[in-house]
Amino acid sequence: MSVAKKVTIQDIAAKAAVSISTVSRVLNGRVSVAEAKRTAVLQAVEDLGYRPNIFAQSLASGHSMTIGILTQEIRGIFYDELVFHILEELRETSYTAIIADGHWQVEKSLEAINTLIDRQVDGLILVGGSLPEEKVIELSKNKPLILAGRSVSTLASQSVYVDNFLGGYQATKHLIDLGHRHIAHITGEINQEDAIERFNGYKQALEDAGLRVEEKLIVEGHFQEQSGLMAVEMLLTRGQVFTAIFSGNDQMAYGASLALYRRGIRVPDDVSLIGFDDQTMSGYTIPPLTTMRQPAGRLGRAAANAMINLIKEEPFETRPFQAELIVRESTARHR
Amino acid sequence: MSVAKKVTIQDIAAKAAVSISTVSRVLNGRVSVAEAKRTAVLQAVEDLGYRPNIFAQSLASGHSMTIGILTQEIRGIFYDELVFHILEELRETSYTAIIADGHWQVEKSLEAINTLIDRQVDGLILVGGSLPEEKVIELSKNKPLILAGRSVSTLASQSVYVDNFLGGYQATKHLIDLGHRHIAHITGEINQEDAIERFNGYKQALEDAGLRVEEKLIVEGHFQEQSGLMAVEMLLTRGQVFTAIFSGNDQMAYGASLALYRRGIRVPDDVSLIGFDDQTMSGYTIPPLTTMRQPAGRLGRAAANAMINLIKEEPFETRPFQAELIVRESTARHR
DNA sequence: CTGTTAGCGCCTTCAG
DNA sequence: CTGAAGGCGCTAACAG
Repeated sequence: MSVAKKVTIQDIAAKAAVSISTVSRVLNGRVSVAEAKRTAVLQAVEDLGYRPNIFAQSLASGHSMTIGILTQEIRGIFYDELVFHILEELRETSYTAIIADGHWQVEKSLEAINTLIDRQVDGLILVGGSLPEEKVIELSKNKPLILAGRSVSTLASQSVYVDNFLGGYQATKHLIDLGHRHIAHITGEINQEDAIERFNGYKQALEDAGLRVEEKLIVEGHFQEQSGLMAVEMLLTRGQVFTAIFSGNDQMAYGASLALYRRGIRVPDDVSLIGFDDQTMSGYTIPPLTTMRQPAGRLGRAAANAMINLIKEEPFETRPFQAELIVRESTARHR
Repeated sequence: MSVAKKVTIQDIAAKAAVSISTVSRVLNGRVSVAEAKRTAVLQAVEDLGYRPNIFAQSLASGHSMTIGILTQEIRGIFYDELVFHILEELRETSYTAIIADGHWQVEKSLEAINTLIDRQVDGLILVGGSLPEEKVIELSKNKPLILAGRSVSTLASQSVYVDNFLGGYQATKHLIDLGHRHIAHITGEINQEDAIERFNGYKQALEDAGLRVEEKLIVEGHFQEQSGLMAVEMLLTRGQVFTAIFSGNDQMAYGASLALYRRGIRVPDDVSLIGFDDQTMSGYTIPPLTTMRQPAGRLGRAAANAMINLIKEEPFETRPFQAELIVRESTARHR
């Protein structure tokens, strides 16, 4: 397996008739170099098709120009979008990303983080995830760390996330405004802050509207389709009465929708349904799903930029983003 | 931002009272070392919490233990699954992956490949994608290269993919067997081999059944929801008559389904619908979608293993996988 | 089996 | 502004 002959900084130093340090200088552009030499070097680089060896650079300089991203599911759900946008934003910089998948498991996440650290990443972006807070805090002491789609109160300044409480509140309020009085809620993985926040928003909205929080209408899910389906099954089997469902995320809403369909319950004619995240698919479900859109693009970009600033030790600020209500056919006025 | 103090091979050499080369030896385990020294080294490694510097290793050894993956959409569609499984399989090895996203664009793909190569990847896995064949062949001359979810005839031995012709054939045949005689087809991006193959399979199945290929029932899509929706809109607007649709992939089927729904056409009562890929979501659409399942797990694992073998220059073989028909409620006998 | 000695390719003082 | 020289941390011959 032949590999393209390696052109090194020496080769171009020779060709440009300068020393390798001069080459290094023009390449890194920190220090000024005589115009003549500069162009000569650039020319040589061009001619020989020189590409720096990142490993050598890193070894010598101490930083890898790589940032590690730990996500929880390369496939599916909202985090994809987020990661995608982080990558897009990073593309504008000289940093490259390495992605690792924690697969929703603490153990695997830790393992993944270790491989990222072994890769000498200059910084770490944790996308969502369920790593215990202490661990996160500990990590943040050794590496520049940004949390995306998750917040840890003591690391608020390094968290890029959407206000889930407000989102849950608004989703629920939307249903209330439509005249619903018995609104079920399928929570997300209940040990995750965002799931809890959405849940709290739901409760607050009910209270503010003078409605009772009916424990029987609350079912715990785990953010995936199947749990949404099961949740509705459970509600129906128990004979609960409700005219609307606020699902902790879109994926569970899909499952919920199917469960309703199988029971012959129509959406939104019989039951209104609202999700959270606005995944691409949500505009194409039958009927299209009303949901709270997370600004994945802005979140991703913000996370990437925060990371860069952190590394450069330049000041920056983050503030919670807001989810936006996207009304589609799955919700309707209660009759 | 303090970084954990770096423990180097020297430190442990000192602590274990051996030379650094001995340390290197026990760590790499190629050569045998006196048991006493071996344990001493291991102990020191443990005590000091030593972690090798991968960059130094790579610089010295010449290989990065990294394999690059070029995919076409971190989010969405079938490739996710594939990438996910490649990563899982790689986890078993000492290789780590770097993912880059070509975003369906040749230019971005090339750019992405360059950054991967700059990262000194030991091998490249191209997942799907639309890079021109010449370019792929050229690349394969400089780096171990595996094509996943795509095949290039001259690189057949390095391609891991599903037999799309057969899959298209079977999907269509399923509809024919159900009694359908006028079967529409929404193609995928028509400059991609898999889309073409599925299309060819469709035509062949019709011919074998003695049915005519009706050009008017064939609409070009581009693998995403919206194009499926548009395709059906177009067919309906043109007043075409059909009782079934074979969609080039699941995503377009989702869009198609919505278009039918909006026109008040029921699936499968009025029109049967079959997709391709069996994305997770397909089991949860309304109604659940019949589709051809690509064995993402096996494909991913096969790709990863092929890559490893290629790098080690060990013999290996690949053969096309087969898609499996998954029958769900979206298809039914034509009445 | 094991220590010594070169580098790997590049950055970064340190003297000019 | 610029060349020389010393590493960065580790692997890989090369002599023992």
